[in-house]
Amino acid sequence: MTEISPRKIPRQRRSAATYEAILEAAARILEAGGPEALTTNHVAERAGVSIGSLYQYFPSKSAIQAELIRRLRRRMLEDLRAGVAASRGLDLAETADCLVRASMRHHANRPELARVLEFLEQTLPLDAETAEVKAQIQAEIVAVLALHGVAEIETAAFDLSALTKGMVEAAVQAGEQDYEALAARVSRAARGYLGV
Amino acid sequence: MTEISPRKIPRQRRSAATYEAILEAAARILEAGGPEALTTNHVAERAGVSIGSLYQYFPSKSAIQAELIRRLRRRMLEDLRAGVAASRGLDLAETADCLVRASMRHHANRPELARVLEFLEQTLPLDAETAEVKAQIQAEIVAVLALHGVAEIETAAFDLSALTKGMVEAAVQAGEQDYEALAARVSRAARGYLGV
DNA sequence: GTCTATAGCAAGATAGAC
DNA sequence: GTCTATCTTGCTATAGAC
Repeated sequence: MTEISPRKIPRQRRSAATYEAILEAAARILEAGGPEALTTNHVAERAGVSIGSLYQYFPSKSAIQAELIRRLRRRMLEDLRAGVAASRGLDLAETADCLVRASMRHHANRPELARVLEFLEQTLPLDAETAEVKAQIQAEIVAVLALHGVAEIETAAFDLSALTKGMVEAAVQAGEQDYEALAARVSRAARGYLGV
Repeated sequence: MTEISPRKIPRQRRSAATYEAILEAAARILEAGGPEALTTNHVAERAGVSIGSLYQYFPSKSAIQAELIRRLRRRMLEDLRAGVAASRGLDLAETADCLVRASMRHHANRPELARVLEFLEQTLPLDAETAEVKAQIQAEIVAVLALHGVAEIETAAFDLSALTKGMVEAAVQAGEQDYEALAARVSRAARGYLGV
């Protein structure tokens, strides 16, 4: 809470392993115990480094959280772009299916981590890069919907994201294993929303 | 983290005001600053009582959170039952609309508080009463869907709750004001899911 | 550049006066 | 039954040896 959230410096590649170890330890702690369990001492211990070393890589606890959020968002944008690419030439119903599956990949991979980070994102003041990536995510969906003449594109893009996130998060958390069936159900809702 | 989560004793009605003041203070702190801002000292101060008094009513910080969650769930069940009652005699499409609107009432009233409490609920070990109320909520939806011959009722009830929660939470948080329009969009997705 | 040791502080919770 | 004062713990972050 004392320092600015962005990470200090990218650092030379030699210590990349330590840097990654810290982030991975933080991720696992968040998954297991939520935000309250995330303490710098605990992270350092799990990462196998001393608390002093941790503070050489990250100026504050928030900086660790911010970097995890940044990576989450970047991955989400990548997944989405892959889905958009796969939808080229398809009709709206099939396109919705592609978008749903792309978004599902994001929420189904480490779902608890995604859930906690998305919650933290609301509390933390999100930095410029994360905001930019989030805007690109929205823009990507808008662009695809525009190709099919969808009305109220901005709202539709927003709603479809929210709908997918809500359903997938809940299902995965409840232990749902059959992603194919889940994707089909989400798509049904999405296509219903779009009226196709 | 030291004591069991359920509240100590209901207490005599004379001190009900203090009891309520503590809960309301905690609710406001959660709304404004999230779980990290919720400290017992802060709650006592905002409630206008001393820290000693607070611990006479609640054995631990978790007990306060647990009581807020219990109330949230009870309210949700009430709202839902009202919606179910309103749907008597209607067809499935109109029934879905009633359910969506009932659920919206829940997520649109103090949305930030609901969001934070639902997040906390996953971390906290939920007590027997809350689990029971959650089961009743699910059962209530299942019963209504059964009347209309919906397939995979359990899954459908679960998905419809998740879909509504996801869309309403996201929209309200983004500043959406027009609840009528929002309800219409959510209903469109819900009816699409149900195939009507 | 990594460590140990610790400063400095705020948290949850309790004791005991009134 | 409510308060003030305080105990204990565990947190973030830094200093300084190696």
